[in-house]
This record gives sequence, structure tokens and C-alpha cells, in this order.
Amino acid sequence: MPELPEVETIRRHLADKVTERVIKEVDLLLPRLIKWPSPGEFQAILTGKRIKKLGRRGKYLLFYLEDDFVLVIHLRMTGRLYFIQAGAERDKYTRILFTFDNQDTLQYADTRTLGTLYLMKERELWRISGLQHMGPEPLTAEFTEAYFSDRLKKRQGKIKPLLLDQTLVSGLGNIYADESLALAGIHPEKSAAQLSERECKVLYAAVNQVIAEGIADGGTSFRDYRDGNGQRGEHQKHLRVYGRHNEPCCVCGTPISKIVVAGRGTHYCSRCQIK
DNA sequence: CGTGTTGCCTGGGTGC
DNA sequence: TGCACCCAGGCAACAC
Repeated sequence: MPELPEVETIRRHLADKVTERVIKEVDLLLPRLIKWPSPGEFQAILTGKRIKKLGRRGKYLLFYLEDDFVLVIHLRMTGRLYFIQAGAERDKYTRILFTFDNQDTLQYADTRTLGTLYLMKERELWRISGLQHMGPEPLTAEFTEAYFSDRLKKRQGKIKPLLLDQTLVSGLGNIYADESLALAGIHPEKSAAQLSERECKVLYAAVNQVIAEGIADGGTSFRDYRDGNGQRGEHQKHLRVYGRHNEPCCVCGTPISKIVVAGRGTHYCSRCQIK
């Protein structure tokens, strides 16, 4: 599941390869992934456009193009982006294919086809509601401890689903939400409104830390991803609880529990993380 | 408006 | 071996 650290890693790996390249051809092997505008317009507008810059907001990847256009890609669950040099083999699940002027390609592959692509003028980005309502990014000046504590206090319900709410803080998915709570020593089902000031503070720091660690490790979950240098994520070696059901907690040795919270598989240590 | 639930989508795993 | 079923989870759409 590509979350903020994975999308940021992909952005960094692709930036050098696609910046200043001209998109010569666009193949829509699965046109329904194009959410805006129509697939035909998407193809027509993109063809011949030069990529100027790569950006990211939350889990959205933003390709800034000539003429103020932006190509927006959300990988959702199984989306992958590969830069493939001319002649190299393509992914079995390639859905959208961008070909550059010397036959190098950028391939959007997606097993479960839940990903979404958009193309619009920069000033029209508000049309994407996920972008419009997105909360502040971890590790930025906008994401302050005061803001985080204040928002948590005003919310009903369990803390875990709130960490997944992109309007509260952007970029966390199931992995980094579980990891944040583990680092903070907070039970995923603890009521957000009942978090103490100190717990809010510790959780705030934990969110920033796990995101920073994820980025530093080049991400976790895009196991199939390779950039031109063959680099891949390392963070799965450092996960505290996610995917470690029944394995010992790295702090106290208690087997990691797995439960369902708000419909999501949730991993935690029943000894270190208390309600 | 906040909160909870459902559907989208496919490969891989499980139990019979 | 085949088959039905379930799970993975980000987000939009929907119900209340």
C-alpha cells in the first residue's frame, strides 16, 4: 500500500528520469482509470507535453507539465509506477503507458485497478475532493502539535481511524497508522477525546518519526517497485507491529495482537499499548 | 456536519 | 483438483 513515504520515494526516484522529457504517446490499456477529463481528452492533451517538475501532496503524485497542466496519479492499493528504458519488458499489469521521445516509457501498473489518474490545469486541482480537503503533511510547519491535539480532542471515536482520516493529517495509511500508535504506546481503540495532553504530544511526535523513518528507508510496501538503479524500500525490516502478528514485540516480547478496528486489520502490542 | 457502512477491484490463500 | 469464500485497504458514495 503506497503511503506518504512510498509515494515520496517514487517521486524522488522518478524526478530525474522524467523531468524535461516530452510525452510522445499515451496508451490507455484501461481507460476507466482516467477520472478526469474524458479518456480521449486526457490522451489528446497529454500528447506532446513536457514534464517540468514532480510534486506530491499526501499520497497524490503530481506531474507538473507545460501550459500549467498537472497530471495527478493516486496509486491507491496496488498502483506502481515504473520508468522502463526502451526495449525492456513491461509489467504484466500495465494499465497506462506513457512513451517518451526515445521510446523510454513510464508505466502505470495496477493489479487491482483501483488507482486513479486525472489531468487538469493547476488552478482546477480543487476538483479532486481528496486534494481539496487534505489536511497538513507530517514534518511540515503546518502540522503543529497544537493543531493535532486540538483536532483530536474535538473528535469522537477511536484514535486509529482518525489517523487514517486524510483531512486530519495527510499521508498515513494502515501501516504507518499502526506504527505511529505502537511507537506512542497508545491502544488503537482508545477514544481520541480521552487522550491526555501528554499522549497527544507523544503521538504527534510518533507520527512525524515513523513517516521520517519510512522516507529514510525508501518506503515499505511497494515490494515490486524498482527504479532505474534497482533501489527498493527497506522499511519493512524496521516495522514494530505491522505484519508481525504473533511475533514478539521488539520492546517487551509479548506476541503482537491483530484485531479489526473500523474494518481495518490492526496490529498492536497488548502490553505496551494500553487504553 | 460528524460518524459508520458499503462497494470498488483481483490475486492469493484457505477449507472442504 | 476444483470450488466457494474471504482477505488485503484507500477512498468515494451513501445512510443516518
